[in-house]
Amino acid sequence: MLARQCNYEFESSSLPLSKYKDDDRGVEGFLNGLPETTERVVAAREYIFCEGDAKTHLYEVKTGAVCISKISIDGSRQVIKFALSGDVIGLGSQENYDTYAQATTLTKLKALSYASLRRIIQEDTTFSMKLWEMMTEELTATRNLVVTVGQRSAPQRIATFLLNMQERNRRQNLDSNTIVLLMTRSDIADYLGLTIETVSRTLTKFKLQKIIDIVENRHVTILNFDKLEDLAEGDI
Amino acid sequence: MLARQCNYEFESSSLPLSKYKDDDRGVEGFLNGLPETTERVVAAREYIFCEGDAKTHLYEVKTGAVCISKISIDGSRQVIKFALSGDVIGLGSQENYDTYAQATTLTKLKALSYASLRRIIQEDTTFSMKLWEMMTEELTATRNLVVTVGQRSAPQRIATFLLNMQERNRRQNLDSNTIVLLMTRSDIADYLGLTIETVSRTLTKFKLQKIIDIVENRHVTILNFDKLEDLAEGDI
DNA sequence: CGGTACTTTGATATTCATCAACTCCCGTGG
DNA sequence: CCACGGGAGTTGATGAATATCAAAGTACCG
Repeated sequence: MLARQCNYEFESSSLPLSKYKDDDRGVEGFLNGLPETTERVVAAREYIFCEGDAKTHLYEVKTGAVCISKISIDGSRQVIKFALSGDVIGLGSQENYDTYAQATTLTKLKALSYASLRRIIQEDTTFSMKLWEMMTEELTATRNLVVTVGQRSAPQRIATFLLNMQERNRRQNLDSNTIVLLMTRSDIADYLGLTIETVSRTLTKFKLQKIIDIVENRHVTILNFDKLEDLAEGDI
Repeated sequence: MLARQCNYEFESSSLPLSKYKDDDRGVEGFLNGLPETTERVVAAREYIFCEGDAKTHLYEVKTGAVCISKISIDGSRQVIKFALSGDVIGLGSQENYDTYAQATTLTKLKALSYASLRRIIQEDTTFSMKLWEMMTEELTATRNLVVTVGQRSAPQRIATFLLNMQERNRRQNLDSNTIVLLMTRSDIADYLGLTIETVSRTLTKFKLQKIIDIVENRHVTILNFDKLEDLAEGDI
């Protein structure tokens, strides 16, 4: 595993670096190749859009993290998704946004106006197929969240969450065992249908069991991957 | 309210009945107007497809009910959706079904082959826009389920479920206050992330409070709509 | 009728939320 | 430079909600 990473590094270093800095992770970008996109930078905690707002843009996250959530009448919040680099937010055909989107940290976005989107769909079949695929991924992820929240215990949920974050890292950075949590405990709690106390307790329990290590609250290292998988699957 | 229902009945009785029997609810059908559809009838408990199966068809439910679910490694099941008359199942662009679809009662479906679907998308922009809208609705419904399961107490979940079922009835039959539950307590429990005992207890509690009436286990009448809404919103 | 699946009801156990106190970190301003 | 304050996170004690276990009741279908 480590040898493999070294190989990649070696190969890429023999090529112009600039070609791989941004492009490499941008190749898969949904909005790549579209000339009519703009850039938007939002500060930590700033809202990109709110539920009910007229839909103006579709966004692709370039750097940072965005918390997609819904808020009930009683004030309780459910986080639906953490949108990280490469993720697209604001899909869906409605006239208004049906969720909140809040940056959890300094975040850069690529934006495509909704008018452009509708036009492109009409013109470009390949793009609309891609849109269909994106919607499908979104739906699959949301369904998996339902399973996690509906059927699993607190430790199972946390373990599942950490493995998901690791999997995302793995697809993007290659450095998989260290997870940087770009969101607060409160965000995680609202995502998993738990309280911050339960999230905190469960994480420290994992730490005491040497399954993970936590430094500076936000940096998690997976020490025992197999155990974490067992936990996620409820084999314990 | 009751007078209004009588009015409707009166009006429709002065018109040829056949025109309103099946057509009326079929007008909005996603697959209407497509010549290449076939019909499929499945018995109660029969699976229409399983997770992992190669995707062959897209289905629209004509009569009956279909339980869409995912099953975890440990055997626990999460119901994602109850597909009733007018609902489309098997959306999504993947090569294989990612859920189970099981008829909870005798069910009739209209089927469109996946090959046809892909071809139609390429040809017909209107259709692919409609597909996008269907996916959006599906995503919205799933997100709402996450909120219900992640943030709400057992009574809130049951109340929300009953109101949703009523809302669906209202859109289709006009007879809104009586809900026929086409699924078992077990299906409801797996949908709401509860146990069958909790579902049963909560329903009988509502019955004792005169909020609903239950006859023959499957027929629920809403007696106090406002109270039920309050319960769903957690105002109690 | 008889058996099976479904449902209800009761007693108990467990998990997780709640309430409360405390620590840590960081930035601000005296 | 230090005191102050606030947000984030941790830890502990307690209680409530819901799962679990168990048993009886009911509807359904051959």
